[in-house]
Amino acid sequence: MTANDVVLFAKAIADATRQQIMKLCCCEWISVADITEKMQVSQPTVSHHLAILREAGLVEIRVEGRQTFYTLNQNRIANCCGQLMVKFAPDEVSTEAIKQTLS
Amino acid sequence: MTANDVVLFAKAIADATRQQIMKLCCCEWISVADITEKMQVSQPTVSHHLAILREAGLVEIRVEGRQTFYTLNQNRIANCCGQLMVKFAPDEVSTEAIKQTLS
DNA sequence: TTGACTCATAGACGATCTTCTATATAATCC
DNA sequence: GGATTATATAGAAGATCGTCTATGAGTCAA
Repeated sequence: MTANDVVLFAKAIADATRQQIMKLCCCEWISVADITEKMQVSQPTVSHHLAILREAGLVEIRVEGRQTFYTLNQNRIANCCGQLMVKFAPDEVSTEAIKQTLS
Repeated sequence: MTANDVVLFAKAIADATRQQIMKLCCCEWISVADITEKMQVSQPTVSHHLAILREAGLVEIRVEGRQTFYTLNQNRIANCCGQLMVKFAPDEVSTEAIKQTLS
């Protein structure tokens, strides 16, 4: 993971609407329609944010007929957060257990 | 730490120039002039980015005469990353060791 | 006190981002 | 095939962001 990847990750999560969407698809597969229903923005806006999350590798996609289901890629999120900590909080991630988990 | 704080943190780190500055003041106190010297942007631009990092609580400040020194608040960074993981990668932060460190 | 130095602030400009409406694409049903 | 449904894409408008130059504010030394 390059320095640029860390910036891309940060940009991807740097929006309230996007974080709301991330929360909705954090622990389950959910369709675009179901996401839209729980948000205060239009369906194209939801699709746009999902595209940004997709390009950053933060969500996984499963197409089923007409519907498209999304779920958060928790492993990727954890890795990116780990990179952030190693890069910007190195003195706080010094224990072996943490280092192993984040590596 | 509220949901809004997590967004503010993400916004604060979502810029390549800012991450470069963060790296420079990660493990030492460094003056604005010294930061500017190592960057490819003007001094006001550096001050602007430092203000954003300051408002997000990501840097500490020490004024000494004419100079102002900044250093990264690693503890805050670690906490914010921890919040991100708990919120968006809950299944990946299930070990006790990690939970304790992030709490 | 004057001049030099360090940093912050103000204002402007261009680029990027978020959102919308309108529409295209693709799958399903009658 | 034609209508309906689910999602993506295109294009535009407005807001936000990053950068610059110019300048203000505070500090130090002569």
